[in-house]
Amino acid sequence: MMTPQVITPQQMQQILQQQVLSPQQLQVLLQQQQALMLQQQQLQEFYKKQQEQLQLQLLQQHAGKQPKEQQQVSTQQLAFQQQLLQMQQLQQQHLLSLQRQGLLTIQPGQPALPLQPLAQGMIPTELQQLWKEVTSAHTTEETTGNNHSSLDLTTTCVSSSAPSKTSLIMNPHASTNGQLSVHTPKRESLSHEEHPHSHPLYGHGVCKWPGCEAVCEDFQSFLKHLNSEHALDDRSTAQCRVQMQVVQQLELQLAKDKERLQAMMTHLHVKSTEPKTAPQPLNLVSSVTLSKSASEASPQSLPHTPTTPTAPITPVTQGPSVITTTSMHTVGPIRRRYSDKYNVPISSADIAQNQEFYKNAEVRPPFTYASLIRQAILESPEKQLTLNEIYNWFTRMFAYFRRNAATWKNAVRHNLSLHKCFVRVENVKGAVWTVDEVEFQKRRPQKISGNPSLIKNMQTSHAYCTPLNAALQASMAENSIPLYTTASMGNPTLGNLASAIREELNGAMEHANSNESDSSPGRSPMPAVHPVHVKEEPLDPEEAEGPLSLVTTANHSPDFDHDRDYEDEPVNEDME
DNA sequence: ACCAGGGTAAACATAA
DNA sequence: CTTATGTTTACCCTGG
Repeated sequence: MMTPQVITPQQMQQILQQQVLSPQQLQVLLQQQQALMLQQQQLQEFYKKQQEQLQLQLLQQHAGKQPKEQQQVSTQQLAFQQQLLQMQQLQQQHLLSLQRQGLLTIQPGQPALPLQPLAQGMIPTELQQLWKEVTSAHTTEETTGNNHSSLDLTTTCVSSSAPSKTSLIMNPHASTNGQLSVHTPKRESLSHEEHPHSHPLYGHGVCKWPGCEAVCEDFQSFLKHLNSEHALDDRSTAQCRVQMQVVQQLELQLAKDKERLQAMMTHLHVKSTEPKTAPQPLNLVSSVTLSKSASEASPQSLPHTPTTPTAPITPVTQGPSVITTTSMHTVGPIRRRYSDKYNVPISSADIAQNQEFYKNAEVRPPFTYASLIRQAILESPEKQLTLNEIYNWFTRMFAYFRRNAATWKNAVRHNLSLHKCFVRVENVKGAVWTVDEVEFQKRRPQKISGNPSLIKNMQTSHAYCTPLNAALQASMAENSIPLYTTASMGNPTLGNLASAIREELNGAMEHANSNESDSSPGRSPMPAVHPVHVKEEPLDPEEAEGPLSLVTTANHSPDFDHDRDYEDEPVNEDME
């Protein structure tokens, strides 16, 4: 990968000549490079090495040695040069911003030379204060908005709500234009020098001045060293500025990561967090995606919940890239199987939370349409719903179903028609759908039957549910046993929870040892109406009592009783 | 490889 | 005619 080739001193000089730098400044520049390199991911090992060698050569040059390397300019070298220039630009940018803030005065005619002006423009006291501020500036956390000069002291002082370790150094009046005002020594006394033990430039017996690392026995010697080696001079001030840039970079990075986190949380937890900054599309490198569900989920423009402006706007149809997080594996395509390997302990506390979760987060509920439809119907007072009411229930209970109406509604209808367990009943007011519980239990007997251990396993592991993977769960305090059903129950105990789960899992029980079948408290057999279409195989009298317990009550949370209609059609709230 | 269950899409019918 | 509601078929995917 890396070639031993290096930039020859001449080349180096070439590069740097643009800036007419003194060797001293050169050194500083190199340090700047170093600092910035740490920030920028693109600059990795390769550049580092290059830089080291550069430095070496530089030293050699100063020592009067003649370079022996050939003068070949490799592509890498070019790249490096570019990088160098880039960094210089960066630096100048920052200087400009500083200048704008009045922190620096740079003479107009003078090319924005990074090094000299600072000393010229600032008086020593200011510099020291500046330095102190910079070195303790890590407390400035809220630097989101502006990319540039997020570090400038003015903003720091004025806008930062975060308590700064050092008191404000600049007085408010001195901020926007003009020079820093000189402050009283008193203020200064608040600085770290008064607290030797916490001096940020001293630690582990070493001077932590950037690029120094001189060993100092004790604090006294450190102070001495500090005063002698890092006195106020061009070099120090330049280094100071480098450090400022470092901090700035870090803050930028922090801001970005914060943004990312915000977007993630917003995406996953719609309402709990506030999407303040309008983020760029997350670019989480991810392995898996919501793929199918995601892509199909948003056909044209992207109907995200209004509350989630953060969501990536890119046409989801394109692809996976965006909505993904590394942790979303288990959410997976909609067609996933639920019988997976989740292993979540059941906690009744989860349930309500889960309901809330699905109400607010656009996470696909890990249930089949059939289960959901049934649930909707059973939750209703009459155990019957019109198609539209079913729709409403879906949108009410699951944020996920507030978009792509065409798709999932079709699926609902499809399921209603397809499954024998759903019975259409002609009512006075039209048709309603009911659930033939027996039929429902009959389906998906699969192979669980006869294997109690398996059943039990499912009970506990409750594979069926958890849509979020462990990581996600960990990160958000919601463990999910999405038993939204229980929310409607008066008092979800683990007992009936288990039965609920069992049922949700599938009615396999009946085939196995149906002894478990919990008596359903109050499920009325069937509305006193006659089914119109009985999809062959009407009732199986054999077992009229299944584990039907789940839904006992009719009314869910009061706040939802009104049939709120979520407009299904994607309102282009966010499009690009 | 096969099969079953589930999701999605779409064609079609019918009633409002 | 349009829309909502149903029905049906086809295809795909996943997991057993």
